[in-house]
Amino acid sequence: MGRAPCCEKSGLKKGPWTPEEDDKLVAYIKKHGQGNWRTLPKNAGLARCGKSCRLRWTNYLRPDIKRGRFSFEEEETIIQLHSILGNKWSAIAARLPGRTDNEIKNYWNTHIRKRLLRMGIDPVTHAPRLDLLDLSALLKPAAYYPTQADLDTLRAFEPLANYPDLLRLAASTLLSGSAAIGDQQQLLPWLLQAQMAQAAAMVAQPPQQAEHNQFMQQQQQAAGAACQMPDLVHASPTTVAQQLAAAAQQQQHQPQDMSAACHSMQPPTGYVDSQLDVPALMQMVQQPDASNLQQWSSTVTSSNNNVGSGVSTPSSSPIAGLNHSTSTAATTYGGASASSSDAAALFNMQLSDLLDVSDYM
DNA sequence: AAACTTCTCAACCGCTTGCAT
DNA sequence: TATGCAAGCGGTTGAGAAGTT
Repeated sequence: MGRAPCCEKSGLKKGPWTPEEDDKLVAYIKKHGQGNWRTLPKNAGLARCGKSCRLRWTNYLRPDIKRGRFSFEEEETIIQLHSILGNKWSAIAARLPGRTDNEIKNYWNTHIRKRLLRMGIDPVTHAPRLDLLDLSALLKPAAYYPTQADLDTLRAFEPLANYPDLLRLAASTLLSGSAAIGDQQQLLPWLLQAQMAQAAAMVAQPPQQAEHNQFMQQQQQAAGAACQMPDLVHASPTTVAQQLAAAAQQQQHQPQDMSAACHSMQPPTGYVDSQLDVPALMQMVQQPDASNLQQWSSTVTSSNNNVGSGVSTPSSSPIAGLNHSTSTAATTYGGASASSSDAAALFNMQLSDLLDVSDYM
């Protein structure tokens, strides 16, 4: 493998492209196709190196490039893919029709990365930043050598995978920092496992999808086959942050004034942002009978009016693959049980927190 | 209004990969 | 197998825009 020759030659122009240069490049490629990039500039009458022409075409002039703001689904997809692929921008771009790797990379560095940091999420590991939690507690020996009790706790959360809305709330609760430290410790490992299962399902997709809709459909099918895991772990806090920021702008607030924006928003399209009572949830999932969870989730699902894509109904999506490492072991749920009437108390519905995602579509 | 700071993103740089010889 | 070249990739830069003081 030899070193690529430097394409810089005297007389070759660098820097921003002029409209005239763009026209020449587009006209030539429309007529002759892309062909050999090294010879293209000369044939097209451009004083540019082939590399510069290729970059200009692939990142800017290509007719199938989608320009403008990234949609909520696109942003969500980027975050999820980045959590498993890392900075493989071209691989991520292959799953986002119309978007270039350069554009995704820029968007990540200028928007998503900063937002994740503000939300307390490490943009590299996609895990909640440990420096924001109680390190001494998280790093206890049991975190490395889990006891049987720890494993039982994790297994107790498996039923949650059937209930996307509960998962969303759990993630939101954890990442917003509203949960107590003890609750965070219990939610964190389960959410990370859920994230890994979902990301694995996405990576299993064929990298070349002609149609975005087809990709999204297959993504949902694969995710369903794995564990019916929704797009929640990252989506929820990000979405909430976006919505609050937009609402803040609409209300002429400073963007940082999130709480004020939140409470001043008008109820729009039926999205119910709920608060999760983690201890009560812990108690609930320890029941052998998941009927209370179903009742819960159906309540939230119907109220949420199908926010976001890929949220499936619990009854049609039995858990299949979450926690493969533990699913073969006999799962026992012990401990206290809660009556169905407790379910209503688990959510503190706040109509003032109603959010509209249409701004991001 | 001006000066300064921060943000955005197109474009570049240099390295890696894949293929032909 | 070694070499040369083209293309692709990810990190970085810097000019202009936007925001702040």
